Amino acid sequence: MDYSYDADLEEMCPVCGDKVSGYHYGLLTCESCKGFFKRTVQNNKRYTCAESQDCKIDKTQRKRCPFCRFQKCLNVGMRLEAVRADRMRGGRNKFGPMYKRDRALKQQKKALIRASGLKMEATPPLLTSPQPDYTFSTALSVPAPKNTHPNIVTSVAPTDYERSLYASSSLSLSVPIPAHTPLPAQYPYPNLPSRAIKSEYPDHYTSSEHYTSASSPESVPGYTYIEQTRVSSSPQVVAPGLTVPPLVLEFVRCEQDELQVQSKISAHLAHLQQEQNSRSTAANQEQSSRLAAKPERLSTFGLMCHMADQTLFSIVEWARSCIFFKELKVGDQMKLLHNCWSELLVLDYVARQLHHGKEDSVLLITGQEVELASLLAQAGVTLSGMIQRGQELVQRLQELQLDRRETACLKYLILFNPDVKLLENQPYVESVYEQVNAALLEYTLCAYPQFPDRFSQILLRLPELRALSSQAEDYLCYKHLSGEVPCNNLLIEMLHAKRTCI
DNA sequence: ATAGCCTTGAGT
DNA sequence: ACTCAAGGCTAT
Repeated sequence: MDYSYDADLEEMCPVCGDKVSGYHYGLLTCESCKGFFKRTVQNNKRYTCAESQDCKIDKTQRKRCPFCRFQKCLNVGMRLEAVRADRMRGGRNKFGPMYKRDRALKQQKKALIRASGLKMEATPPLLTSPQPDYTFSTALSVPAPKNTHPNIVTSVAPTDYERSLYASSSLSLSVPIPAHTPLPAQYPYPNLPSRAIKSEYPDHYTSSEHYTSASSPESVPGYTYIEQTRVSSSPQVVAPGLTVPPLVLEFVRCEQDELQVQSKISAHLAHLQQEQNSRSTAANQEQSSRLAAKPERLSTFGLMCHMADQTLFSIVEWARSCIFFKELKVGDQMKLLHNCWSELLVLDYVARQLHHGKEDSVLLITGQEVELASLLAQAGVTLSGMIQRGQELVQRLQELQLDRRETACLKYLILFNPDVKLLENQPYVESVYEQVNAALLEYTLCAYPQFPDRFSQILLRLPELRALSSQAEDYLCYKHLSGEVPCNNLLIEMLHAKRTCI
């Protein structure tokens, strides 16, 4: 458990994770993605994805699928308008002031983090509440950042920062992009005009026909988002021979970038650990000898709680930004999340193990790999039972070869549980559930026609997942009552909310 | 085609 | 004069 504190997100390209070389086409990216974006737009390149348009892009694999790489460039907010039609060199463009503001805010934030870090070190060991407002209601009431590269390093609330970042010059980065489905049959970006009147593409380039709301001149990237019927699940061609319902594509598009979540949580835990270290060195002899009795166990369990807590934050962030959920009133959003938070946590864990694909070790959200044997050895009877139960679930899903799209659908099926009572907009939730259900059914039939009962096989795993999450809640409750769970914890708040509600 | 390094030039 | 994000060049 050794986190390097300077795992600086600011230094990471939001597309591939490589080292950033400066601002390029709207945001900080690496040199190679800058070049790739330029080549693609200048030469009007068209790519196709050999897989299913959801390839992971990182430094080592970025060359593999230009289609998905370009898609990601657009998703993180690279601007087509910043590529010059006339190829004019040098000089400045209209993004200059935005870059300047971005830099200023980053500095400000760094200072804030440093300040809070110092304050924590100065805080007497037993008096602590350095964390900002961690209540669930706050987490929900703050607007969700979407399609921005999260450069959040610690628990500092990201949202106002993110929002102010591009506030005046490019609303499109902070305003949720309308639900759309990329149109593979057409091209996700317009043809380049060959005239050379202006250095950049004119702002009105995007036809307002496609974009009715919020189309201040600078709010729209050169990319045309075609409004489609949001809730239709009619098939759409994505790759030769495979059709994917647009709803499913939308779900996949809304998935968070695993690498970014990983860095964010690693940084947060590093910060906590640093704080812990400074406390234990400050502690007096008597205390340190008391701690020495069982130091490893305490800190490991505590860390795991914080890890789960942070994961829960990212799950809430995901939910708030995803289609259907963000249309709900906050009250209903809270009811749904209170109901399913632990299931989503378990699914998140299970999905990570599926991706990890190793039977004798477990992959944490921080990217660390832990031997299953040592995990089981450290855990008590109850916990090891749950870990094994989790592994069995992983194995059954592994046998099914559950894919990323199906996983994404499951998240929605769990979130929009039609059994949740006392919702303001119950019919809506029920209808969403039905739509997701239909989309998943359609997808499994199209993608895996050789397994007609795949859909039901997948759904059959949900009761087990629910049972496991319920056991985990009980366990957490027990641990909490015996005072072993760190306080100021979203996990506990969720636990309370659920138990007092029902 | 990729990506590291080079040249350019408006804004400061 | 300096900065730094554009485009250009080129070995791999």
